[in-house]
Amino acid sequence: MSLKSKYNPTESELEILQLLWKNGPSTVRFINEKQNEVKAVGYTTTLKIMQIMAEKGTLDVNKESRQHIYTPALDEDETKGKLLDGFLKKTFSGSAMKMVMQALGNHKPSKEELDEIKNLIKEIENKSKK
Amino acid sequence: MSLKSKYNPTESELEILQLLWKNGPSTVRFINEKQNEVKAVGYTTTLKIMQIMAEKGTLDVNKESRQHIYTPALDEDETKGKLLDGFLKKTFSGSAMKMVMQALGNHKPSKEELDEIKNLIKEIENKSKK
DNA sequence: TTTAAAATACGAAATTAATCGTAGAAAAAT
DNA sequence: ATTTTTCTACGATTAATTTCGTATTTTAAA
Repeated sequence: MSLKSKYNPTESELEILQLLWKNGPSTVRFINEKQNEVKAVGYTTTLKIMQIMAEKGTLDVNKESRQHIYTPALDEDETKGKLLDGFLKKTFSGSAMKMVMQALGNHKPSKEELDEIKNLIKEIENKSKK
Repeated sequence: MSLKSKYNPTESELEILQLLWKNGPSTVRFINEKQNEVKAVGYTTTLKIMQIMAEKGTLDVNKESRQHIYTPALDEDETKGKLLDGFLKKTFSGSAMKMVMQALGNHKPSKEELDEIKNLIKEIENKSKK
């Protein structure tokens, strides 16, 4: 695992990645329609960005049929992890704890969510204890 | 508290805000020197950005003396909270839980940090129970 | 077969952010 | 008093991203 891997999906690249992770390999048309459920985005805009992402290697393209099918080339969890790290550095001086605090403080988690966290904590504790 | 307040400090604006929150009201010179402990940034670059921030209302300026003194106009916790929300939406579909999971999973918190979280959880539980 | 619809390719304009150079004013040093 | 240093003001440039128009190709419909 490289120490210096630079993932910088831009804002709209991330938007597209999210849709692909959620819906699986898709055409430009499909992604563009999804985007337009939220806000107006021209078809060629979506196309262009997806092409750029393919150039960068962020997406894989299958060009067998005319409607090219795009697949995210990046692992979802790994990518989100790196984005989180970056955000953490910029905003919380790298302290995950500070951020978790802020998140929990802000967000008033439900009982179920709290339980979920507690379970996770137990898991982590057990793992390190073993 | 408005529902639609738009905070978008850019990358370098956030960098400056962080320094101001940490060090208190400061001159451009001071902030620029702090930045240069980490990377080369021209003085006028820092100046320009801080002036823009002042225009936007992100910073307050005291111009009484020649060396203007800049103060963050935004509350640190509130701003970080909003940034977190934005990041959450973009990256974790708004789910604080997913993100906390990712953070805890990634980051392997120390025993002390875990305790800290557990305390916070207790606090939250008590608060909502009463 | 001709026309219409739906794709991609490509380039260029529009936006936004970041960087810096230069000028001029004010203060400090000599 | 003169020079040098230290500021701010301001504009211009660069760079990255986003957006979209137009041309061309391919497929589908009439």
